[in-house]
Amino acid sequence: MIEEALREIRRGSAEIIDEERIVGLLKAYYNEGKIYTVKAGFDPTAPDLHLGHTVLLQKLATFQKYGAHIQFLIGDFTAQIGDPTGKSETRKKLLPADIAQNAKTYEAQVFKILKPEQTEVVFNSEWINPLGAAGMIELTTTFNVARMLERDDFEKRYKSGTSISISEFLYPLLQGYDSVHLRSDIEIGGTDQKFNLLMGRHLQRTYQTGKEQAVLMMPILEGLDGVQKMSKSLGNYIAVAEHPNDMFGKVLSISDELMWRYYELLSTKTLVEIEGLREDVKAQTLHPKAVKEMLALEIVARFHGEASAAEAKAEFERVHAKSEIPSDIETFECVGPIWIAKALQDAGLTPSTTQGRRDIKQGAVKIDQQKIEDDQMQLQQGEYVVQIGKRKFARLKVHS
RNA sequence: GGUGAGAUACUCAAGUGGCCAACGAGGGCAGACUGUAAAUCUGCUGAUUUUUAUCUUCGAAGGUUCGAAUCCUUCUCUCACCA
Repeated sequence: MIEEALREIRRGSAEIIDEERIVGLLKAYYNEGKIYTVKAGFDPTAPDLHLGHTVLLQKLATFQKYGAHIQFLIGDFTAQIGDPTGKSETRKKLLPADIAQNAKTYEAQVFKILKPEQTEVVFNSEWINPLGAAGMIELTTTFNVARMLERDDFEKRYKSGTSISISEFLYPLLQGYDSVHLRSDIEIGGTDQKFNLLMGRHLQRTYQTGKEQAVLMMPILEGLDGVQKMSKSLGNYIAVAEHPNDMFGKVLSISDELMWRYYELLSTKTLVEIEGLREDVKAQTLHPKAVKEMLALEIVARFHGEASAAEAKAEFERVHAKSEIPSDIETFECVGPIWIAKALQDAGLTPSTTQGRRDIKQGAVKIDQQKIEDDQMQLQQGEYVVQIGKRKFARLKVHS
């Protein structure tokens, strides 16, 4: 049992520090029923979560399966400082109102993955505020600037003369202090959090809490392109709040190779089950597309429920396998007769008429399923379904 | 503060008076092939119904010239070395 737990806990992780401690905690749980705590902190800086963020949540869910009590920490205090991790410049401060709003969004999403009865949501302003100036200063005495500057990002900025705010030094210290206060047994985070996570160990030792948390780091999830990390700014993400149909389509559009990565990091299937799938695909008794569909179904169902997932799948098949028209597409009205390229632009399918004409020349534009070739075509009054490529649709109502 | 180098389209990066809306690569879009996959191949990738044309764009503003991304002046910013 402990073996199995350990394998699932290790699954997908980038690095584990003090694994013996985790083994010890599991033993205590299985032999004496002793509960242990796993902490994970989230910065309520981004208002919308994407699948990359859920990698950690998924790992927490695994821990819950093996008895852990989760300390889901919302860094409402630390968000005011801004995590310097990976940043080449000082982050701008967030307004308290935004932080509160984002924190709410977080809470709403997490219980789609975590069991509420084994989860405690905590806000670090709760104990950091009472710390006061004296407590804060005491905290700063536990570490020194030289070691702080060992951090790659700080070092780079220091050398290049970019500004480092003193408040940024406090960030790792405060994150570490969270572990002291919460008396966490384990903390998990992204690989980019290593410095901050180790700070928790350091401070727990310094404050003589009798604990020294084990640390588990998860890799950063690749985005849809399979190369760069999933992020909103790169546009290669799947947001958890996304429409089921889009979500389903996006999962299906990833490469076969990336699919296994997503299985490893996002699926609740066990390693044994996944290995089974992999072998079936290898033996060609199972089509990779079917496996991808299962993954898409699982992910959509997690955030939108089974029914929506099934619907998304049906819709997907209708539109793509049979190349029919999606059930709900946007309608645009205009006055005709209207030049086709202009209509495409007005409907928002192309950014310019020039682009529209290019698309027509390449045979990408269809009206009512009929490919059109004449880029001078005028649309008379009536109702049409226009389409560019496989994904862009619009319904056009042309009035006289 | 001193000296030197640089700023080109979404990104990287050629171009050093006309052949430049600007080589090439990446990205993106589309077509073929498919499983809306990947890989591969092909086309497109500033705008405008004057489309072998016109207009806007090569850090900013001026200037030289029949003609400038390319030459000159000033300014702004970035980088490297020195102090």
